[in-house]
Amino acid sequence: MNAMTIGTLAHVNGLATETLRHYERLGLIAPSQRSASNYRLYDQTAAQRLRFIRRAQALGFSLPEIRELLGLHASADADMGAVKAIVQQRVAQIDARLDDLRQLKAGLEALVQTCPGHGAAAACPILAALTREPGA
Amino acid sequence: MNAMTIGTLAHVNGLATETLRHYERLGLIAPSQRSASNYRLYDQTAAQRLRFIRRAQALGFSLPEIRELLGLHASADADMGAVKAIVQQRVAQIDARLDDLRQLKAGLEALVQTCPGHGAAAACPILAALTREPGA
DNA sequence: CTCAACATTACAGCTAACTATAATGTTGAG
DNA sequence: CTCAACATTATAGTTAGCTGTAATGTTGAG
Repeated sequence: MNAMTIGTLAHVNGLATETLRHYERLGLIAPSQRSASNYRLYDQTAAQRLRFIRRAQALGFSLPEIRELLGLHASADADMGAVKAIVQQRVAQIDARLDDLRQLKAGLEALVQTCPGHGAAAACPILAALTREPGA
Repeated sequence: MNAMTIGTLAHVNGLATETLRHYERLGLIAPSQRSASNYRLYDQTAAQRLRFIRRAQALGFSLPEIRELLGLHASADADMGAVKAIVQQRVAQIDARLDDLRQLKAGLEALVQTCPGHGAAAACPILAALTREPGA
């Protein structure tokens, strides 16, 4: 009954039509049918899918990961364990990245402490630390 | 005395020659002279610069930021304050990113908690949470 | 003097998620 | 029946930091 073209679906969801075609190329969403003139026609489940994609993106999932999640959602013989595993894997990635960033921050803060903040840049201890030879 | 070609400098520093040319295009490093046949010739200060670049990258600076730092290092009338400001700005960016990631992690962990980890994926509370309508 | 290993420039490709463009066809209100 | 606003496909550009390729020139050891 309420089939809409790509422009309508895009506008309603605050997306560009090209973004929807891009999602389709990546296997995230497909029109339920085509018009006689080959226009994409979407039903109301499309908006649900877009909401899913938007939220999963906000949680940091990549589009390929989202495709996987959507696939599990649709598959009759998929197990919840697979879903949970994907999410836990993301948590682990985030933990690793948090550790990275905390180390970077500590390194930078140590540098900042050494710098008086005025005087000739050529004499800056930060730049000196970046230049200094390892063994010396 | 010890001028070396790009291949030698690259090999000694564990880089590809193309990487060095790339750095040159970005204004990070330049050969001190050219041979009669237009080959790039580098002196020993090149290795210092590459060390600077490597360390600054490890601290999360982008190549344009590194170019800026190198410029301050070389400039006679630059002030340490400029250097310190760049580093503090990076710290602020990292803090913002840390906040982002902590929020993402919290969101994901909340989802993980709801999922028993076995049973049909179609019934997974994680997928349901991603699909559910906002107002409902 | 040959020839493999170097060097040169210019330009294309990689990931991620779009964004924009070109060239063309379709729809529907006035 | 016109014409602006839609749609189609295919292709290229954006960011960052390389990496790879092609077509060509140079060097130096045997």
